[in-house]
Amino acid sequence: MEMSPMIESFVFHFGEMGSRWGFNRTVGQMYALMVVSDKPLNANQMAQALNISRGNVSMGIKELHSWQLIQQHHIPGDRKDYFSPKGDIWDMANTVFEERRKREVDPTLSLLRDILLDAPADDSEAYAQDKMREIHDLLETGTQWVGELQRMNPDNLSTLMKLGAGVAKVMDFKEQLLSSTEGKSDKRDR
Amino acid sequence: MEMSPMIESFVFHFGEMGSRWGFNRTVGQMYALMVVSDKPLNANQMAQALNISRGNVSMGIKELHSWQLIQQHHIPGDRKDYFSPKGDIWDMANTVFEERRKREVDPTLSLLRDILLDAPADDSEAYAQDKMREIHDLLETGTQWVGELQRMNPDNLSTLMKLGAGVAKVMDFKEQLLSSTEGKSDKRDR
DNA sequence: TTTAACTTTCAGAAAATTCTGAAACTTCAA
DNA sequence: TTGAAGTTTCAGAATTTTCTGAAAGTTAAA
Repeated sequence: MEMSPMIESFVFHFGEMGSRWGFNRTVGQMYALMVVSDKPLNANQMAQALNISRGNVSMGIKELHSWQLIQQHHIPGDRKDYFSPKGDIWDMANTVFEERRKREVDPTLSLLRDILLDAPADDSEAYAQDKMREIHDLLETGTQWVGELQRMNPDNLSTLMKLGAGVAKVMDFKEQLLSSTEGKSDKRDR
Repeated sequence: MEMSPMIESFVFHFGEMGSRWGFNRTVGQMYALMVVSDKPLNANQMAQALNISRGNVSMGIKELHSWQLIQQHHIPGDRKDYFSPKGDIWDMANTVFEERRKREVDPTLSLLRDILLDAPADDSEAYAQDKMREIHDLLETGTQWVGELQRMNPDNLSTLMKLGAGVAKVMDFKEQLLSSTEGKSDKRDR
């Protein structure tokens, strides 16, 4: 099994980029290859196409499994395991965000929360805590928001995306109708 | 200049996480240190606090400059350069997103666009192109949207965030009032 | 059971990244 | 100009990450 130049350029590029997204080059290549393959692939095919060792492929599969990005198939009469991406591209994006949040943001939030429980020993610690609180609040608001977007049904999300900055207009609109039921707008302090 | 345990744990953690955000451990530590310092720091102070070489600090400063994350100060009567984070935490988040987009998403979009110009040679290339088109469209919509959010004024953005999933309700609300002026909703195909 | 087909593991090799520190460079006050 | 105070550069050392391939492990048909 060998890749056409078109597929090759995609796979290699994805390998480089993939490393930025939390997995290494070969794992990125493996995933890219599965995405553009119209049928599930077995480990040997991947090793051959990407010119990497069989052992490396095995590690990569394990990693992609832990990211919940792939799916295993059993083809009757064939003892090899076949793999394909799980879900569609949208699901992939969701999964990657989700996993990254678990690995990167959650531990940071937890550390910040712990630190913020301690009373500051002096002015410089008080200053530091203020900054940490800002970061904490930003991360918390951000993750909550992303979580809500992810839980939103795809239709509404799509509308929202297409709406883009127009969302501001809708909100103004709402505010006009419902104005003066709430306190004055709370500005972000800068 | 030495760090209190509180600041140290923040700085070290940020160093580990920072490496996920596109810069290496020491660069992350340097930035974290500047964020929690109530006054600008010079290169020697950073080298001492973080216990790294002076040369390494110089590289780090260069890197943070290229990310537009820091600001240089000249203190009269002192020939050293002093550094502090540029803007507030919110600006930092914006800058990091922006820079990452430039470095990661833009090149991918450009590659995908190029590939999609070529006619597929066979069925399997046609399948691959379909998938690439999906990825292309997702990235494009996503970046456009993020761009618009970034261009939105902070007040509205804050309202939008606080609104969270409630945004769906506002949209429904709008739709009820303005319904039947546009075509039927376009679902995401899955 | 046996055994052939296949998968996983992991120690060490290879590669990539990061870091150090000495030397080169820059700047400015005297 | 000179030289002291500072900064940057970069070759090679140190460290970290990734990859290989042989050996151990698993599975299922016969």
